[in-house]
Amino acid sequence: MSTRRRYWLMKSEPDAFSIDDLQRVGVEPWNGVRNYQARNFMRDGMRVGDGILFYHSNTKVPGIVGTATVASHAYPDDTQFDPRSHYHDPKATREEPRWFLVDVAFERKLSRTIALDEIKSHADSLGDEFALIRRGNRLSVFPVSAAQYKFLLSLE
DNA sequence: GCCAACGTTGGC
DNA sequence: GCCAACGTTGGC
Repeated sequence: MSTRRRYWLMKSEPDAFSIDDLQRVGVEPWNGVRNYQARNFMRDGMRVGDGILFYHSNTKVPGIVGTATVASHAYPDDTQFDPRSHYHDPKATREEPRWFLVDVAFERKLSRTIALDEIKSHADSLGDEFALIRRGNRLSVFPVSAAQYKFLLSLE
């Protein structure tokens, strides 16, 4: 098995959970993902120590604001079992959980936001297939190549 | 707040 | 298995 570190981008709405929130708590279970593709990336692709670009979405200046690391293997997202949770899924059971998450650990805040606008202006370096700048970009968790990771942070 | 894009649901 | 209706995401 390859031990090479993988890289990911994870979106969060700062009103709900920001990079400052992550800095404060240190480690956070990434609950509430209810998209199968995003779940699969967390459940099947992520390994402890992988690098994460932390992205603020649905905000005035969307963009990459920090880095984090994958801090656990995937395990069931508890909020799916909780009828009072906004993320409750009546079709999920403890025997057959539907939604998984990983713990995410704060690494650092960037000295400035690498804005989506700016990222778009580097489409030639990142490739048209880069999920952030592809049309109808809605996935909240997706893989980033080592080269893309390095390039994006070099913009800081 | 608008709305395009797109995933999910459920009737048939 | 099709597809219309509906809900959500997220940039603007």
